[in-house]
Amino acid sequence: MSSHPHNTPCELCSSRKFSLFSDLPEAQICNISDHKNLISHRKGQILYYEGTKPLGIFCINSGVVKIYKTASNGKEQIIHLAQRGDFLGYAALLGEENYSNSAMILEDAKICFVPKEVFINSLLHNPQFFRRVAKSLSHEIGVMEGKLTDATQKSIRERLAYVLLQLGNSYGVEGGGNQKIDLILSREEIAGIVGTATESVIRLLSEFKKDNLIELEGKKIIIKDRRGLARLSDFYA
Amino acid sequence: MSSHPHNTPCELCSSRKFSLFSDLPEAQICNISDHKNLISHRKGQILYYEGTKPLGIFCINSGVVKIYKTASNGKEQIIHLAQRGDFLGYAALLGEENYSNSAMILEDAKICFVPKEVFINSLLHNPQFFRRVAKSLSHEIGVMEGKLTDATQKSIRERLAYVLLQLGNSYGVEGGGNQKIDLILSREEIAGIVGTATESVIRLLSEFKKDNLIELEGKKIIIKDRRGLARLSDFYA
DNA sequence: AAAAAAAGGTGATATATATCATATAAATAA
DNA sequence: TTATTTATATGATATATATCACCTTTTTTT
Repeated sequence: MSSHPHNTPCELCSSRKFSLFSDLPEAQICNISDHKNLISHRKGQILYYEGTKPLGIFCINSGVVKIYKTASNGKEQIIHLAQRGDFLGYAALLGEENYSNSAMILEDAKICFVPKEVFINSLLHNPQFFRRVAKSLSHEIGVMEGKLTDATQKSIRERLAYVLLQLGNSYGVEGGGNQKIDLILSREEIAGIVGTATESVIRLLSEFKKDNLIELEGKKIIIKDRRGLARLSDFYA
Repeated sequence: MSSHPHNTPCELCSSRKFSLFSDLPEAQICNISDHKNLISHRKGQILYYEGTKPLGIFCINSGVVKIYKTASNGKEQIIHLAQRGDFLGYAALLGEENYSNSAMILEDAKICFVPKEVFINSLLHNPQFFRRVAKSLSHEIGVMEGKLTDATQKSIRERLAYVLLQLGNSYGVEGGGNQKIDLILSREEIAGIVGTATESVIRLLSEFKKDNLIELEGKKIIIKDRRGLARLSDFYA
């Protein structure tokens, strides 16, 4: 019987079913569990910086992490928001490159760290797992292609509307026929997701509010008219 | 001894050393060679369309292929230009998704097709090869993150200057202290790479020419001042 | 609680670039 | 060759959005 010095063992981890570890055989889960390290992080903390060398992967147990790049003008482009079950840093690890982005905690998080060798060994000893990871990498490429195309071909208004819909999908809480985005983001961060200036986000949000598409409740945004936003976003699905 | 019905066997393929197949063991190379299919393609032909199902991977022996997405406004966003040694379609295959982009021949090409099962089997039977492929996928993600950040944070002028430098790196032929981009691209295609309107590319190229950064020789662009373009592109390296 | 800092908000303004129109040049077809 | 289509070029114009300035509100620090 293996010992599990670092809090909850992976075998019992509630976020595992959302992760790439979900259908790993028991033996390998235990092995990873033995070598992992669970750390609590507070909002604002940096998990890793762009340009530094990855020493393992992170697996999010709870909380939200923003993955971003700092452009030459100093602004942040947020690549995506990661949450429960998401892996971080495995692309850099597998790419044998330094981190291509930085990661900062957006909502207090518990995150496991799995050292490089342990992770790589699981891949090499379990082709099905490796394939699952490759599938995830591949999927990510398609997502990025879409983001690039949107960035060059859509207006800021369209992109903001679309970002709100996505945030609703990921962090939405239904209530009163509306959907509240249950995640605190500054206007600057929303601008970083959309890829625009903070003032533009503020102005457009006011406009959306005036047009009864959204409502502002403190820092949180409530989506009142999903179809309206979808129409605005030029996203028909 | 295995038979090689489809032209040059991979063992003797001159473009292999540039590809992910470069350090595959002899036995596996031969196996792939037995199942591959070499096809010649003319400029303008479509290799595959976005949204269709991948049945294998393509390996470019010669020629140039543009990989692009068609935006909702009908414009093409060119994701990248692929050339000798590049693999196409393996992300969709590994992602178990339909193609996220389309591929069109830009310069007459010879391209091998390797059926899905043959490719997947080589991966599963050779973890080192799998790792190499995963490395390539991972690298691609980092590249896309950079492109996204550039698209949202840099001006068209900066991006065009940078694209010209890149085209020079990939397709440049030195001569008379200058560098000729030896690839025929329409202004519309350059616009598709940069992510802008055709007229903007035409105007900016005229400007660059006036500023003695480039020269136009028929359809081809000659780079006269790399440092000048680098300065303009906000890319210091 | 007071002070300081950070975030949110709004107006004024500048400007890069998209769009539309039209002309010329080049490539392709008849 | 001539005709037709396509690509390149340039001007005029509109406009979305970045930038700057300033104010208010909220949050954090002391």
